[in-house]
Amino acid sequence: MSTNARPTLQDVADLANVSTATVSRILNDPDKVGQAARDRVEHAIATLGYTPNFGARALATNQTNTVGAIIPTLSNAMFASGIQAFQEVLAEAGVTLLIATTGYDPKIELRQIRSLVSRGASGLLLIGNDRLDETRKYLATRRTPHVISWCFRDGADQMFVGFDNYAAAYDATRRVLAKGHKRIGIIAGDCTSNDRARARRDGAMAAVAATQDAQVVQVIPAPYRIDAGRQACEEMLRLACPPTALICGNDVLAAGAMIAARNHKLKIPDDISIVGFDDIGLASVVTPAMTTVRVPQIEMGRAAAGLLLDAVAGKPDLTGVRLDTQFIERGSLGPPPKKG
Amino acid sequence: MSTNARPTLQDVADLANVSTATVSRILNDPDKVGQAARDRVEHAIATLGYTPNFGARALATNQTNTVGAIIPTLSNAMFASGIQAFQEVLAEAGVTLLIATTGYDPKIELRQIRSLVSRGASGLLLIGNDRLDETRKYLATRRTPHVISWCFRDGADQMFVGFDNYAAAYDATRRVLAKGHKRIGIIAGDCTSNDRARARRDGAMAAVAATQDAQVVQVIPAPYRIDAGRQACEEMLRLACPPTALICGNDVLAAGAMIAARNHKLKIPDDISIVGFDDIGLASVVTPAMTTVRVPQIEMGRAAAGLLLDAVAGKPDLTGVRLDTQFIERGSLGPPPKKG
DNA sequence: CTGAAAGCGCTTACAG
DNA sequence: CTGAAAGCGCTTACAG
Repeated sequence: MSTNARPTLQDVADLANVSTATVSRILNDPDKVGQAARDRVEHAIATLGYTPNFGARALATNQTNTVGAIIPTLSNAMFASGIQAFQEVLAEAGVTLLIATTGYDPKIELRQIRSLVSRGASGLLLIGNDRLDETRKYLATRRTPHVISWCFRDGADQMFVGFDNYAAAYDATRRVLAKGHKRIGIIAGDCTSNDRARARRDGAMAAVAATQDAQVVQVIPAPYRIDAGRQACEEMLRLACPPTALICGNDVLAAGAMIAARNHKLKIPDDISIVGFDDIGLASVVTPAMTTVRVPQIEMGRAAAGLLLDAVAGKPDLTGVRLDTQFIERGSLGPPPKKG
Repeated sequence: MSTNARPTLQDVADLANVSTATVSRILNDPDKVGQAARDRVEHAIATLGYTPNFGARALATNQTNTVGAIIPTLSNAMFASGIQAFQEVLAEAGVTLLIATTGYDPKIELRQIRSLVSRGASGLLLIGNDRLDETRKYLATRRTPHVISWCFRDGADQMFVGFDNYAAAYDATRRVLAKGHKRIGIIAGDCTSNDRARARRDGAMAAVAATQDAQVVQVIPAPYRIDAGRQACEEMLRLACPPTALICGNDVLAAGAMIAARNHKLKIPDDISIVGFDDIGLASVVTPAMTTVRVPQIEMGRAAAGLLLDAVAGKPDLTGVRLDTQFIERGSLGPPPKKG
């Protein structure tokens, strides 16, 4: 009769007829122990299906070798490859990654931060710079090393590894304007608690405002879902004088817009141009392929991991890393239709 | 000068001039404590940025309230909404979800299982039924409750919450054949350590084999990446007598195939039909929209969570849950071209 | 090479 | 309502 409780070091020690100290040594530094004992212990471990209790070990050693990443969502590929790269660098350093999501809710972000810290995260990857004051205070008083990614700010007392959403959107919009578009529609992301979405929207608006003759016909905020993009586009198309180009907060929104345009028998880009942001896999699969802004996800993930590892090791680098985005022109962008 | 170490219960107690027992009570059952002490303690917690040590608490209470999910990848939306639903049900029950990925590698799966168990997971969600004997043995000897999802098997001594990949692929292929296709190409997923991919491939092959006159022109395995799908399709199109319909292991592969077909100036579905599997967001965004098999991700996630929670609570339900898939016919499927 | 024992941060009967 | 103390599963000087 075996009990239902998880086997402990003590169980292993009993079965192998050694002390817990010996079992522990075998787990952590096998060479310190004689061959005979080692064999018995390894056998005992296998027959019991023993796995060390991480919490107990962390308690005894005062080290966890884990960091956390807290991201808005797993639902689109917006963060997947960045997190993947982040994780790979950590793994090389023997550090485990814990992932949690917020659903873009700052309150949940704080809860998740607490949860990961409580589980031993000695450093955190956070997305964007919009968060509760309470969260900032918490991070500050605990001095929890954290790097903020997917955005960038200069000279702050924070570590940023990201890119300039505003500048990227500004640049993309200028290129759209350079094609001759005069009436621009903006399908922004949901800007509540989302500085990246806001910066993209504002960058696009500023680029239009900087021209003599072009104008923003309408700005519609929409959550990052295909269907929301489709609806927003339909709303645009109902206007008496609809835009000839749509700047979208991300590729998912742009993909939705493309569906709506197609439903309205509009040819892309002959009748309407559509531009996304992120360059996730979807962007090159749609027809025509989507013009978008490539976000340096992998470089961000790698750089963030490096910085965070340093910070956890006590050598914080407050300079941060600013990466470049790249405008990717594909078939969904063209000049405006001749007869406006 | 504050130390760099994390604040502990003791620190809070000292600052508030109470015992650790009182602080602990305030954390877990505030009503048991007087108002005055409570105020002081809450203030101390805030000024120290105290967060309980999960491991220490788990050690003392012998309960973790956490389960783990170990999935192949976060990189496409294949699992995202299922896991999301899974998490939501857990959250309602006050249970935390830990997520880890395997990259489709059974060795990594075992490592991740160990890692999550060591971190307190008292139950696990696993994907598919292909795993190391060592993993099965480990799970069995520890009696770790686990539900296996994204596939289904009857009458096993395991808990399955999933669907029949073979039957779904068989059915989808029959519908393709019913359009009159005689030459079928199969772009399968990578079947190494992937029973779902294998079942889908085999189901498709069996459906063709059950006919008098249709045949499988070629079967090409490819990892679940757009580019791999594109390449596989190109290989198909180089055949002297290429298939008129492509059955793909998932939507990502099918999306890649659509790109290749388009590059070859083939009209979909007039020149070639393409069918995917999963019905992720991508499927309805491509042009033409993709015919595919809808996987009941959300129901799976919810049902799996329910079963797992029961099992962890000591009432395992070995009957399992078999869910239905749904064939979604969209524009990418049509009859074969007249002149074969 | 091996073991006895203290201590990591928490919770919880047990007293008062 | 509150505290002293034992104990959860580990690791690691310290002895031998």
